[in-house]
Amino acid sequence: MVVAMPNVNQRRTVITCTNCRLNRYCLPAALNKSNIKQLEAIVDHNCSYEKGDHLYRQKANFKSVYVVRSGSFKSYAIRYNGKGRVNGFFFPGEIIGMDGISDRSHINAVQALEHASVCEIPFSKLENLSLQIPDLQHHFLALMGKEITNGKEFHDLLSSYTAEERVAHFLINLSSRCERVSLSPFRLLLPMTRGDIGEYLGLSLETISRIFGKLHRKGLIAVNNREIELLQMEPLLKIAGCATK
Amino acid sequence: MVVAMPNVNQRRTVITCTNCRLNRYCLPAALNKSNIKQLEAIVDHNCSYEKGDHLYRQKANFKSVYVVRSGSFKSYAIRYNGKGRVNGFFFPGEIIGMDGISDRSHINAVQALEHASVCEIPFSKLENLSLQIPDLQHHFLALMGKEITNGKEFHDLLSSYTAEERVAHFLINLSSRCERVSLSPFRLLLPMTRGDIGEYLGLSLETISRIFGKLHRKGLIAVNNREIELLQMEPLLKIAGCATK
DNA sequence: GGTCAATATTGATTTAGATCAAATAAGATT
DNA sequence: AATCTTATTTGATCTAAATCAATATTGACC
Repeated sequence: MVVAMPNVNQRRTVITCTNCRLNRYCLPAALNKSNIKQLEAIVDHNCSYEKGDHLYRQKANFKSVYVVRSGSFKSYAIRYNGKGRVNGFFFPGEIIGMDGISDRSHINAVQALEHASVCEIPFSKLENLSLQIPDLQHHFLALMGKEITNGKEFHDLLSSYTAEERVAHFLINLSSRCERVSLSPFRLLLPMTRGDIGEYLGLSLETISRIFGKLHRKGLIAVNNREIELLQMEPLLKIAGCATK
Repeated sequence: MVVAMPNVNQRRTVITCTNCRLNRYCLPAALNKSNIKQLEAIVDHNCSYEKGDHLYRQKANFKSVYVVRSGSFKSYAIRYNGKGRVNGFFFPGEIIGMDGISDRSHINAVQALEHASVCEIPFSKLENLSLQIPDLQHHFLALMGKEITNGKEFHDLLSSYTAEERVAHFLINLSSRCERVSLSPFRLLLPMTRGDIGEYLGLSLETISRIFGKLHRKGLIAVNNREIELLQMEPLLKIAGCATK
């Protein structure tokens, strides 16, 4: 029975904001070293989930926000009338839980799409720290603002884009989120089902499948089950309604 | 030429947060009297607009958020590909401008739908004051959080509700916003066109008109051009997908 | 009050995408 | 490896809402 090795491993896997590979995209991005230490002190860096596990359920009390460290999640809600399903996907470096800030209760449930881990940030502690660190307050307001503008842009997508435009936009969006965390922006490994994508984009799962086929036939993407390769970005960006510059 | 009267009028019309009829719904809601004085000091209480005037244009620099004092506004954006139109309506007590917080540039334009007035709150001053008044920080975060959850709920609406459900939801939503500011929740005076509503709900203006007709024929509403009377709330709430309790 | 432009209604037709229905294919479980 | 379940693709049909088209109404402006 060897004792030394596990200890060494354990020491190696102590993740803090200071040494986290995502710290450039996360809350520490706006902070100096001493402030990051203060932030580290309130963060729980060690929560992991298996596929299908819930980070929280609908109507759960709001206590914390979470930053995805690895893996991915989907958020969904079942409304009073049974309507409404998947309404968000979350990848490394992204913040989960803002759906609970206003009412102190989560309007969505959030579920892991694969093995995943998060950092948990108790919200009241984050608020207190934000009073002391202006940069932190400023940055968190900006992150919430981004969530609001994303919502507005999604409003446009759902109210005026065709199925093909929505799917192209979805792929382009995923691509840029991959790039942000140093993954290939051209080879996407979708952690979600066609059904999830359909609910998210307001389309049926059959339509998602058909549009993938259509984009494939046009030579813009290669589809191999959950692996999607983006072959021609320019036309994709154009369909997605993104400026190509 | 009488000098006294205008002076008296002017004195009478000096509006501050302390005496504003909307202060229970606005930022002061969370503050004690001394804090409200501090807030007053950074707010410009005197901006008014005529129908069609822009509060700000798309891509304008972000400097302030605004609270509607009277009248109403719509927000809209024209995307790169010409898609996307009206994506929000704003009524008294509601905050405009959060679409500019993250990028320091407004993604939407905002236009008055009728004679309207707002209070302007310079955002950097609001941030500074939030550092000194924890209740203000907390409340503003809650307001931004509400904007986020509204966006998520709208995502569901656009991705899974039928035309009739969307229109019913729109009317119910408007009704509760009227009630909040002590207006009749049963008699709505729409400041926007059928076209605006259609863009907002992802439907054609003809469909809005037809659904109004359909709800009228069902006896749930009375329609007289821009004046809509809600006659039977229970069935409307049911169609809108709201819990009737 | 009359003219013009903007807004709203209503009807006829079209269509994008949903739904229904199999048939495969991929993963999980034993 | 065989079985079962879940996910995906593909085809046929249907339908909700868009689009096209024509009035009708309202409001703005001279």
